[in-house]
Amino acid sequence: MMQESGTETKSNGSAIQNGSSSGNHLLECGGLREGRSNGEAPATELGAADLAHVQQQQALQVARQLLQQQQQQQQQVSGLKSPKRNDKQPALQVPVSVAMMTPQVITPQQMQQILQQQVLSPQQLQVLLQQQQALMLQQQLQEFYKKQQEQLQLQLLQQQHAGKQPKEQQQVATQQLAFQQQLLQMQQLQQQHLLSLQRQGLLTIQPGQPALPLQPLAQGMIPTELQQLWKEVTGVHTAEEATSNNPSSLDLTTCVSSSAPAKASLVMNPHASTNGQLSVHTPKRESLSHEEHPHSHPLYGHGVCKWPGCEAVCEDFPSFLKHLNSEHALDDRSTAQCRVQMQVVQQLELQLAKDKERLQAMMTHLHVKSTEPKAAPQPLNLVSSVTLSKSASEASPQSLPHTPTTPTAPLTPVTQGPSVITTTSMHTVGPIRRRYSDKYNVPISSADIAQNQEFYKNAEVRPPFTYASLIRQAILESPEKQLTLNEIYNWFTRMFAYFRRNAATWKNAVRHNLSLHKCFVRVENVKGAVWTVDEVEFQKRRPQKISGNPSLIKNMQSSHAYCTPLNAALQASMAENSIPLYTTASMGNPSLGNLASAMREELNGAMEHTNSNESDSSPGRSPLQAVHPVHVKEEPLDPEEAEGPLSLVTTANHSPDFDHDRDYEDEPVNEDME
DNA sequence: CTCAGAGTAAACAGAA
DNA sequence: TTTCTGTTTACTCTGA
Repeated sequence: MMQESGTETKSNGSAIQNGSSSGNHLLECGGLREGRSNGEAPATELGAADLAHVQQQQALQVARQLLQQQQQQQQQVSGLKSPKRNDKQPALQVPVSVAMMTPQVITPQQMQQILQQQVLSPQQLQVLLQQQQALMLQQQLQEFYKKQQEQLQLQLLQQQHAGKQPKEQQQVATQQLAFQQQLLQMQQLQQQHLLSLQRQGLLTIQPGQPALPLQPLAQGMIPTELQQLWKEVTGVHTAEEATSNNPSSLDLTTCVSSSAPAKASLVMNPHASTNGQLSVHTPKRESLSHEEHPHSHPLYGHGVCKWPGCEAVCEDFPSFLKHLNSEHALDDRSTAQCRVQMQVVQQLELQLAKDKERLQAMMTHLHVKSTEPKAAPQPLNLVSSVTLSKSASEASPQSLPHTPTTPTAPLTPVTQGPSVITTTSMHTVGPIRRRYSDKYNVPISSADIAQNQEFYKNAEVRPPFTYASLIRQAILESPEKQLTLNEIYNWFTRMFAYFRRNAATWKNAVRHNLSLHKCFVRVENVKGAVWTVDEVEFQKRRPQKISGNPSLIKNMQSSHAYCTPLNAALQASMAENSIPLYTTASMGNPSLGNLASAMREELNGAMEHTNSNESDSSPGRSPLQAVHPVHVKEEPLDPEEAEGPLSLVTTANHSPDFDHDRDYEDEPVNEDME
C-alpha cells in the first residue's frame, strides 16, 4: 500500500497546491519546462545570441567588402585608382544570405511539433513565440542593415563619383540624413519593443552575451559608427559627416519598424516560410519599398495610428512617429498590448492551420472516392459540435500522428474555429470537469481511424469520463461482468494511454471510487475478490444532474430532427453530461465515438429511469454519436476495438442519423443495458 | 455563498 | 517484510 502512495506522493508532491489535474501534470509541465529551458529554448536563445553576433559581424564585413568592391568598380569605371586592391571576394554575398538564413528561428514545422506535443503551456508557447519573433526580427534587422549599407555604399560611390558636383552631393547627403534619422527613429522604437520583451523575460539574453536584439547589432557595428549615428540622431550633424564617417551607419530601422509588426505573422505562420528564409527576404523587399515610401508603416495608415486600440490621428508620418514614440513607448501598457496582439496572432495562426487541415482533408476527400455518405447526416448538432468534430475528423490524416507516447496535439482550444465553442467552453467539460482543460486539446485523429478508442489508446489524453464511469465500463465489458482490481487496472492501461502513466495516482483513485460508490460491489470469489456493478445504484447517482442545462437540451432537440427517438430523458442526460460541449469543445476530437459508449453508460442510467422500453434507441450511444458524426466510418472496426467496451455502441440505431453506427451494431451491445 | 460531485492525496488496516 | 487491496478521511476544484 505504501508503495503506491509513496510513489504517488513523491511524484505528486506539489500537485495539491494548484489543484491541477494531477501531480503528473505538474511533473509534465515541469519536465516540459525543463525540456524547454534546457532544450529547445536554450539552444535557441544561446544560438541566437551567438549567431546573431556572428551574423552581424559577417554582415558588416560583407557590407564593407561590398563597398570596397563597388568602390573599385566605380573607380575603375571612372578611371580612378583604387587605393587598395582588395579583391578577395566577389562572392561575398553568398555568405551573407547564408548567414541570414541561419535557422535559429524555430521553423514552422518545429513550432507545430511543439504545439502538437502539448509540451508547453500556452504561456510558454507565447513566450517561445515571442522569442522567436525577436530572433526573426533580429535577423531581419541584420538583413536590412546590410541592405541599407549596400545602398549607402552605392550612394556614397555616386557621391564620390560626382564629387565635382556639390549640388548633387548635397542633395544626396540631405536625403540620406533625413532617411537615416527616420530610420534611427524607428530603430529606437524597435529597441523599445525589444527591450520590453526583454523586460518581460520574453526575450532571453544570455548573461555573458551582449544584449540580444539591438545591442548586439549595435555592437556588431563599429562603436564609433554607432556613436556617430546617435550623434546624428540627437545632435545636428552635417550630412557629409554622417555619410563620410559612417558608411555603415545607415540603418536598420526602416525595415525593422516595418517588418517588426509583420514579423509576428511571419513567424507565426508556419506556411509563411519554411526556414525563415522567406521572412528574411520579405522584409528586404519591404525595406526597399519603405525607402521609397517611407510613410508606409504597419502601424500607420490613412493618417491614423493603427496601434491596437489607439487610432490616434496623425497628420503625417513624422507626427505618427512622434506619436508612436510618445504614446506607445516602452511601458506596461504597450507591453500588455503587445502581448495581446501576439496572442491574437497566435490564435489566428492556429486557426489558419486548422482551416488548412480542414481544406486539405476536404480536398483529399473529394479526390479520393467519397464513399462516405455518412459524413453528410450530421445528426445531432449539439452545440455546434458538428463543425468542430467534422473538421477535426476530416483533418488530414497526416496532420496529426497517433503517437502513443507523445502528448497529443496541444492546439489551444481557442482555435476551435468559428464555432460557438470558445476557450471557456473547454472548461465545461463533462464528468471529469476540472483541471483537464489543457489536456482536452484537439487531437485530430485521422479520418480513417475515427475511433475514439484507438485515439485514447494511443494518445495520452485524459478521457473525459469519471472514474466511476470507466470502472463501470470496464466491469460491464468483461464477460462475466466482474473484474478484480488488477483487471480493472489493466483495462485502464489497455484502453487509455493516459493511464499508462501516473499509475499511483489513478489507481488510488480507482480504489477510492470502488470503495466510495455503492454501485460497485465487492464480491468474494474463489480466486479472491471481484468487483461488480450495481446498476441500480449506479443509476441512482445520475438523475440528480439531469435537471440542468435546458439550453443544451433545446439545442439538441432542435438540431436533430431525425433523432426523434431520443427521449427527453436522454437528451437531458446528454445535456447533463455536457457531452456536446465536452466532446467538441474540450476534446475537439471527432473520434471519440467509441468512448462515447462509456459516456453512454452514464447516460443509460438516466435513460432507463425514464424510458425503460426505449432501450433500443440506445440512449447513451446516440448522444455520443451525435457528438461524433464523423465516426461514421465504414472502415471495419479495429480488432481491438471490437473487444473493447468502447466499441460497443449499443443497440439499435433506428434513427437515420445513426447510420454510421451500424458498424457497431454487431458489437457487443449492451452490457450496460442490463 | 453554499452545496454536491468529482479528483487527488494520504493514512491506515488487512490479506497475500 | 513487502506488496497489494480496500477503506476512510480530508482537501480542493468546479458547476449549479
